[in-house]
Amino acid sequence: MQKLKSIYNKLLKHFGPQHWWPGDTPFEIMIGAILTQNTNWGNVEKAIDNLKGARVLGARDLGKINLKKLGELIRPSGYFRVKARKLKVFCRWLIKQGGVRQLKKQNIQSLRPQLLEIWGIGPETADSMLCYALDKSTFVVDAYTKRIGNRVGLFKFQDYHQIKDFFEQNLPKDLDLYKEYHALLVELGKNYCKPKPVCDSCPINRLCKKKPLRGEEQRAC
DNA sequence: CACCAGGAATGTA
DNA sequence: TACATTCATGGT
Repeated sequence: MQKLKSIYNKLLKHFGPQHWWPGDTPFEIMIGAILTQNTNWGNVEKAIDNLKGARVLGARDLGKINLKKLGELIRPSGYFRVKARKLKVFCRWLIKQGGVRQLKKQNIQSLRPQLLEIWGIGPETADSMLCYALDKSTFVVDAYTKRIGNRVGLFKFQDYHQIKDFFEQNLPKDLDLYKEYHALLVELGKNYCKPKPVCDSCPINRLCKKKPLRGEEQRAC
Protein backbone atom coordinates (compact mmCIF):
# COMPACT_ATOMS: atom_id res chain seq x y z
CA MET A 1 0.00 0.00 0.00
CA GLN A 2 1.48 3.24 -1.18
CA LYS A 3 -0.47 5.24 1.37
CA LEU A 4 1.66 3.86 4.19
CA LYS A 5 4.85 5.09 2.56
CA SER A 6 3.25 8.40 1.77
CA ILE A 7 2.42 8.93 5.42
CA TYR A 8 5.88 7.81 6.40
CA ASN A 9 7.51 10.29 4.04
CA LYS A 10 5.42 13.13 5.40
CA LEU A 11 6.23 12.23 8.99
CA LEU A 12 9.93 11.88 8.27
CA LYS A 13 10.03 15.22 6.49
CA HIS A 14 8.11 16.93 9.27
CA PHE A 15 9.76 15.44 12.36
CA GLY A 16 13.08 14.19 11.01
CA PRO A 17 14.77 10.91 12.01
CA GLN A 18 13.94 9.90 15.59
CA HIS A 19 16.92 7.57 16.08
CA TRP A 20 15.09 5.27 18.48
CA TRP A 21 15.38 3.53 20.93
CA PRO A 22 16.96 5.83 23.53
CA GLY A 23 19.30 3.65 25.58
CA ASP A 24 22.98 2.81 25.83
CA THR A 25 22.72 -0.98 25.60
CA PRO A 26 20.28 -3.63 24.41
CA PHE A 27 19.67 -4.60 28.02
CA GLU A 28 18.85 -1.04 28.96
CA ILE A 29 16.43 -0.89 26.04
CA MET A 30 14.68 -4.05 27.20
CA ILE A 31 14.37 -2.74 30.74
CA GLY A 32 13.08 0.53 29.36
CA ALA A 33 10.47 -1.34 27.35
CA ILE A 34 9.00 -2.71 30.56
CA LEU A 35 9.29 0.53 32.50
CA THR A 36 7.61 2.60 29.81
CA GLN A 37 4.38 0.60 29.86
CA ASN A 38 1.58 3.16 29.88
CA THR A 39 3.98 5.76 31.21
CA ASN A 40 5.70 8.93 30.07
CA TRP A 41 9.26 8.26 28.86
CA GLY A 42 10.59 11.14 30.95
CA ASN A 43 9.53 9.28 34.05
CA VAL A 44 11.27 6.16 32.77
CA GLU A 45 14.51 8.08 32.37
CA LYS A 46 14.37 9.06 36.01
CA ALA A 47 13.89 5.46 37.00
CA ILE A 48 16.77 4.30 34.82
CA ASP A 49 18.98 7.05 36.20
CA ASN A 50 18.17 5.80 39.68
CA LEU A 51 19.14 2.27 38.68
CA LYS A 52 22.40 3.55 37.23
CA GLY A 53 23.06 5.63 40.33
CA ALA A 54 22.55 2.57 42.50
CA ARG A 55 24.74 0.59 40.11
CA VAL A 56 22.16 -2.16 39.67
CA LEU A 57 21.45 -1.80 35.97
CA GLY A 58 22.29 -5.39 35.09
CA ALA A 59 20.44 -8.68 34.90
CA ARG A 60 22.34 -10.19 37.84
CA ASP A 61 21.79 -7.12 40.01
CA LEU A 62 18.11 -6.74 39.22
CA GLY A 63 17.58 -10.46 39.58
CA LYS A 64 18.73 -10.51 43.18
CA ILE A 65 17.99 -6.99 44.43
CA ASN A 66 15.44 -6.59 47.19
CA LEU A 67 12.00 -6.22 45.62
CA LYS A 68 10.97 -3.29 47.76
CA LYS A 69 14.28 -1.52 47.20
CA LEU A 70 13.87 -1.97 43.48
CA GLY A 71 10.40 -0.51 43.70
CA GLU A 72 11.73 2.63 45.35
CA LEU A 73 14.36 3.07 42.66
CA ILE A 74 11.89 2.82 39.79
CA ARG A 75 9.14 4.67 41.59
CA PRO A 76 9.08 7.63 39.15
CA SER A 77 8.05 5.32 36.30
CA GLY A 78 4.70 4.58 37.94
CA TYR A 79 3.14 1.20 38.75
CA PHE A 80 6.37 0.66 40.62
CA ARG A 81 5.30 -2.42 42.57
CA VAL A 82 4.10 -4.26 39.49
CA LYS A 83 7.03 -3.15 37.39
CA ALA A 84 9.58 -4.13 40.04
CA ARG A 85 8.18 -7.63 39.91
CA LYS A 86 8.17 -7.61 36.12
CA LEU A 87 11.81 -6.55 36.00
CA LYS A 88 12.86 -9.36 38.31
CA VAL A 89 10.86 -11.96 36.41
CA PHE A 90 12.35 -10.81 33.12
CA CYS A 91 15.92 -10.65 34.41
CA ARG A 92 15.72 -14.13 35.87
CA TRP A 93 14.45 -15.37 32.54
CA LEU A 94 17.21 -13.51 30.70
CA ILE A 95 19.91 -15.03 32.88
CA LYS A 96 18.46 -18.47 32.30
CA GLN A 97 18.65 -17.83 28.57
CA GLY A 98 22.32 -16.92 28.83
CA GLY A 99 22.03 -13.18 28.31
CA VAL A 100 21.32 -10.81 25.45
CA ARG A 101 24.04 -12.22 23.20
CA GLN A 102 22.35 -15.60 23.25
CA LEU A 103 18.96 -14.05 22.58
CA LYS A 104 20.22 -12.38 19.43
CA LYS A 105 21.22 -15.75 18.03
CA GLN A 106 17.63 -16.98 18.08
CA ASN A 107 15.22 -16.32 15.26
CA ILE A 108 12.13 -14.26 15.85
CA GLN A 109 9.76 -17.16 15.20
CA SER A 110 10.95 -18.99 18.31
CA LEU A 111 11.92 -15.99 20.40
CA ARG A 112 8.73 -13.94 20.21
CA PRO A 113 6.47 -16.64 21.71
CA GLN A 114 8.97 -17.11 24.52
CA LEU A 115 8.89 -13.42 25.37
CA LEU A 116 5.10 -13.43 25.34
CA GLU A 117 5.05 -16.25 27.87
CA ILE A 118 6.93 -14.14 30.40
CA TRP A 119 4.65 -12.62 33.02
CA GLY A 120 4.49 -8.85 32.47
CA ILE A 121 5.50 -8.87 28.83
CA GLY A 122 2.69 -8.34 26.33
CA PRO A 123 2.80 -7.89 22.55
CA GLU A 124 4.03 -4.30 22.46
CA THR A 125 6.75 -4.82 25.03
CA ALA A 126 7.89 -8.00 23.29
CA ASP A 127 7.99 -6.34 19.88
CA SER A 128 9.80 -3.30 21.27
CA MET A 129 12.47 -5.58 22.68
CA LEU A 130 12.70 -7.61 19.47
CA CYS A 131 12.83 -4.60 17.18
CA TYR A 132 14.93 -2.09 19.09
CA ALA A 133 17.12 -4.24 21.33
CA LEU A 134 17.53 -7.43 19.32
CA ASP A 135 17.26 -6.01 15.78
CA LYS A 136 14.48 -8.33 14.70
CA SER A 137 12.16 -7.09 11.96
CA THR A 138 8.85 -6.84 13.78
CA PHE A 139 6.52 -3.85 13.65
CA VAL A 140 5.67 -2.32 17.02
CA VAL A 141 2.06 -1.30 17.58
CA ASP A 142 1.05 1.01 20.38
CA ALA A 143 -1.95 3.09 21.43
CA TYR A 144 -0.93 5.87 19.06
CA THR A 145 -0.65 3.47 16.15
CA LYS A 146 -4.20 2.23 16.76
CA ARG A 147 -5.61 5.71 17.23
CA ILE A 148 -3.86 7.29 14.25
CA GLY A 149 -4.62 4.37 11.95
CA ASN A 150 -8.31 4.42 12.79
CA ARG A 151 -8.66 8.20 12.61
CA VAL A 152 -6.82 8.42 9.33
CA GLY A 153 -8.96 5.61 7.98
CA LEU A 154 -6.14 3.17 7.31
CA PHE A 155 -8.05 0.37 9.03
CA LYS A 156 -11.10 -0.25 11.18
CA PHE A 157 -9.84 -2.69 13.78
CA GLN A 158 -8.28 -2.52 17.23
CA ASP A 159 -6.65 -5.92 17.59
CA TYR A 160 -2.90 -5.70 18.11
CA HIS A 161 -1.84 -8.43 15.72
CA GLN A 162 -4.31 -7.40 13.06
CA ILE A 163 -2.76 -3.93 13.03
CA LYS A 164 0.76 -5.32 13.20
CA ASP A 165 0.04 -7.58 10.22
CA PHE A 166 -1.45 -4.68 8.32
CA PHE A 167 1.77 -2.68 8.53
CA GLU A 168 4.04 -5.64 7.87
CA GLN A 169 2.03 -6.80 4.86
CA ASN A 170 1.95 -3.36 3.31
CA LEU A 171 5.54 -2.30 3.91
CA PRO A 172 8.84 -3.73 2.72
CA LYS A 173 10.44 -5.94 5.36
CA ASP A 174 13.01 -3.40 6.50
CA LEU A 175 14.16 -3.20 10.12
CA ASP A 176 15.25 0.42 9.95
CA LEU A 177 11.95 1.37 8.35
CA TYR A 178 10.03 -0.43 11.10
CA LYS A 179 12.07 1.29 13.78
CA GLU A 180 11.66 4.73 12.31
CA TYR A 181 8.01 4.37 11.39
CA HIS A 182 6.90 3.42 14.89
CA ALA A 183 9.00 6.20 16.43
CA LEU A 184 7.48 8.72 14.03
CA LEU A 185 3.95 7.56 14.80
CA VAL A 186 4.66 8.10 18.49
CA GLU A 187 5.97 11.57 17.77
CA LEU A 188 2.89 12.38 15.72
CA GLY A 189 0.66 10.99 18.42
CA LYS A 190 2.33 12.89 21.24
CA ASN A 191 1.92 16.18 19.41
CA TYR A 192 -1.27 15.85 17.38
CA CYS A 193 -3.24 12.70 18.03
CA LYS A 194 -4.24 12.67 21.66
CA PRO A 195 -7.51 11.09 22.80
CA LYS A 196 -8.83 14.63 22.56
CA PRO A 197 -7.18 15.58 19.31
CA VAL A 198 -5.34 18.80 18.56
CA CYS A 199 -4.90 18.48 14.85
CA ASP A 200 -4.99 22.03 13.55
CA SER A 201 -1.42 21.80 12.33
CA CYS A 202 -1.26 18.03 11.99
CA PRO A 203 1.38 17.19 9.36
CA ILE A 204 -0.94 14.64 7.80
CA ASN A 205 -3.99 16.79 8.28
CA ARG A 206 -5.39 16.18 4.82
CA LEU A 207 -5.41 12.45 5.40
CA CYS A 208 -6.99 12.84 8.82
CA LYS A 209 -9.86 14.87 7.47
CA LYS A 210 -10.81 12.21 4.97
CA LYS A 211 -12.36 9.81 7.41
CA PRO A 212 -12.95 11.05 10.94
CA LEU A 213 -14.20 8.50 13.43
CA ARG A 214 -17.91 8.37 14.04
CA GLY A 215 -18.68 10.66 16.91
CA GLU A 216 -15.64 12.76 16.10
CA GLU A 217 -16.97 14.55 13.05
CA GLN A 218 -16.66 17.86 14.80
CA ARG A 219 -13.06 17.23 15.66
CA ALA A 220 -10.25 18.42 13.50
CA CYS A 221 -8.75 14.97 13.14
C1' DC B 1 -8.85 20.62 38.82
C1' DA B 2 -8.95 17.15 34.73
C1' DC B 3 -6.32 14.75 31.56
C1' DC B 4 -2.71 11.95 29.72
C1' DA B 5 1.45 8.93 29.24
C1' DG B 6 5.60 4.56 23.91
C1' DG B 7 0.46 -1.66 28.58
C1' DA B 8 -0.54 -5.89 30.72
C1' DA B 9 -2.91 -8.95 33.94
C1' DT B 10 -7.06 -10.23 35.79
C1' DG B 11 -11.98 -10.69 36.20
C1' DT B 12 -16.62 -10.67 34.14
C1' DA B 13 -20.42 -11.74 30.85
C1' DT C 1 -14.46 -12.51 22.17
C1' DA C 2 -15.14 -7.99 24.17
C1' DC C 3 -15.00 -4.84 27.85
C1' DA C 4 -14.13 -3.26 32.67
C1' DT C 5 -10.93 -2.76 36.51
C1' DT C 6 -6.45 -2.38 38.69
C1' DC C 7 -1.89 -0.68 38.87
C1' DA C 8 0.65 4.91 40.20
C1' DT C 9 3.95 8.69 39.32
C1' DG C 10 4.64 13.11 37.15
C1' DG C 11 3.90 16.66 33.60
C1' DT C 12 0.65 20.06 31.36
